[in-house]
Amino acid sequence: MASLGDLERSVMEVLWSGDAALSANELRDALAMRDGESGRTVATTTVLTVLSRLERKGFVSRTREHRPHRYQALLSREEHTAELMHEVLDRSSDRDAALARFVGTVSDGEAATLRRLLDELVRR
Amino acid sequence: MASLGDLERSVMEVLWSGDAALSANELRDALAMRDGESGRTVATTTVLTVLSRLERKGFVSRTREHRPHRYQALLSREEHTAELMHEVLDRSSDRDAALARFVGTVSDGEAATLRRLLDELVRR
DNA sequence: CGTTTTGTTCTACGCTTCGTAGAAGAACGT
DNA sequence: ACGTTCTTCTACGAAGCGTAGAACAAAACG
Repeated sequence: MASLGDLERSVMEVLWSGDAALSANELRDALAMRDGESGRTVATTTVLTVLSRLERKGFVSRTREHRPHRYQALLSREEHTAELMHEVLDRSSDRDAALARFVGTVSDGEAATLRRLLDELVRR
Repeated sequence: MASLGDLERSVMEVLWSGDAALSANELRDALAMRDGESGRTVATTTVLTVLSRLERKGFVSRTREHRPHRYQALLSREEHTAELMHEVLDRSSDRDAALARFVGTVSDGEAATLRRLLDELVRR
């Protein structure tokens, strides 16, 4: 999976944070909102450019039916994260060893979460 | 953590695949060996350049004591992988949901490995 | 319909990263 | 001191990304 630049990531964050498909202008506004005072507002064309790139990279899809095209994330944020974790793991030559390291460094709470998730897996 | 380019990654692979610290020339030879017929041999200075960059990025350290400086990975490959997995997870807003997705998509064998690892965690 | 407004694509530029390696400099053996 | 070996400095071209104007298309409106 290709990686994301800063603005690309911000756009994905916005798309991920609500399930509805958004237009370029809505995205621009959401970005401006999100960054509050701190960040400048970015031009709509800029948003459109990154949306095209995100589409080319397979991160978003768009509906061309009505005129303000509407854009939405192809994967949910969690799916995306899980995918990335697999990708990282796939690059390792010894997956089990890497998993061991990973498990060895999660917090207690997360270890418990993992246990619970694995139990649920078995149960169905 | 910064990301790695193709050659940078190859260099790290070599460093990870043996625990000894290597000189630039040994690395160049190992790379040439590894890529066999397929790939051209890269110049020693090229290796040195990427080693400097890897050092700046915190991936390798070098001993300057003796003349062919010797380079070694700062993290083991597994530590690196685990670190990346945490990094990916940290970018998610809902870690538990992301973990759930991840666990839901691992193979049966890996689920078993995870269970075993978590059991070992508890036991000590 | 022609015009104004709104939305999209095309093109482009500057910055940064990375592969690539020569030129120049430093250190070491003899 | 001299050549050899190693490292650093400098540089360049390609690609990725933030950035956005210019040009083009479509819709709204009078």
